[in-house]
Amino acid sequence: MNSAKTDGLRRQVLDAAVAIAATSGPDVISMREVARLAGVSHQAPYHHFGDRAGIFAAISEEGFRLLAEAIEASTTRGTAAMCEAYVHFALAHKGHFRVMMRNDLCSLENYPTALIQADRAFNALRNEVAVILGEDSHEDDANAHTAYMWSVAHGLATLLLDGPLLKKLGSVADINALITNVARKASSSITV
Amino acid sequence: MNSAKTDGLRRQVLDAAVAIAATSGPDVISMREVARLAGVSHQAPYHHFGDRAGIFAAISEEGFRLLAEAIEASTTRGTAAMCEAYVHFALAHKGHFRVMMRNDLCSLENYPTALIQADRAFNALRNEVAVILGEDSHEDDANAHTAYMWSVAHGLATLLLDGPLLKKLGSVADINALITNVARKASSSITV
DNA sequence: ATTCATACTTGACAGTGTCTAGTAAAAAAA
DNA sequence: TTTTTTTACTAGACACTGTCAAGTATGAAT
Repeated sequence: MNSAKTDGLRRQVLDAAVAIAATSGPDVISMREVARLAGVSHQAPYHHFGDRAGIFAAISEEGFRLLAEAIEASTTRGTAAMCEAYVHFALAHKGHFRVMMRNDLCSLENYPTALIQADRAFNALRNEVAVILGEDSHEDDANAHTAYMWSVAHGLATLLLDGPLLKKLGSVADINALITNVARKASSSITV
Repeated sequence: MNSAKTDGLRRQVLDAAVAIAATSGPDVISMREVARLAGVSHQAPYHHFGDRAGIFAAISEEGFRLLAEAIEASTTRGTAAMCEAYVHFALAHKGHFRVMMRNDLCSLENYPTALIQADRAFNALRNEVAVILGEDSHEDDANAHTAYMWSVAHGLATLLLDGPLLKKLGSVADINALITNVARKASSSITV
């Protein structure tokens, strides 16, 4: 009847956790609740994830892999497209994004495979900035541009996702237009 | 011996909570722990804050008031200074900032006095952007510029506070220089 | 003098993460 | 083929949490 045994329990628990994170936030994810949703005992998830932080690490790993893929796929279209890709990823994967960016939920340093994906995403972003800047740019300058680009994308993503931006701005007819607009501003400040 | 009775318990609990948020994050703030730190029974804080969300609301109100003051004080020196003020506030008030920006900890809509301070901070930011843009700017354009400015400041603040930015960049000799650099980029992209 | 609000304390309950100790079945080793 | 080990769970317990309910002492208001 229950698919816990045919379809891997690990996947089932992960999906339930991501769904909860997307609707109510990561903090209300409960070991016992995801076990209940999967129709297993309250200790079953421990076999696959070790502890609660293990679930967050698994979500982070998956999220960073998806983010890295999104960024890598965007780089042929320039930094503005990359910035847009970052924000659109956050909106399309609320559950993952909210968990990934919360270092207090699980310290990524303890999860090497997750760290690899996080590095992959970051490197994709930094490389693209470096390519636009050209080879003769100084490291300090490249760092500042990378921090700048990341800040814009990350700031807009978090403000749209959990912040009061839209409520405060009041009249935003088209969110995608706003994202494109902000991304272009960020990009122009680099290419110039 | 204990100062719980001479010095208001409310203030004492608030300070303890902010300190915990600054060192370990808001999620590990516990009603019973702050009561313990203040040397009172586990129910004493409930008298002053109603419930756990009430503590977060009080911290948010205080934090947004401080942020509004910081932004207002910076506006005489332009948008770059405002952006810097935002980031420096976050770094100087880690505990407050982490709580303020977590809408899931307490819905500000339920706490009118906190909402007033949040609006104050936002309006200060938007007004400054509007002043720089001039009176003849369209609302859509002003919205985009406001979102842009806020995104840069907020993104850099959160990445510095809880994100892996510094670790990934590797060699950042002077954080303040990086902040100034990013703020100037953001500002130049508006004034031009 | 009595009422009432303030600022607490004590006790209880359900829910949580997680440690320990099982169990049933499949895979590996002998 | 029998034995051992590993996998994938279940069951029970413990300490801890937020919060409801009920009690108490103290000061102000009537």
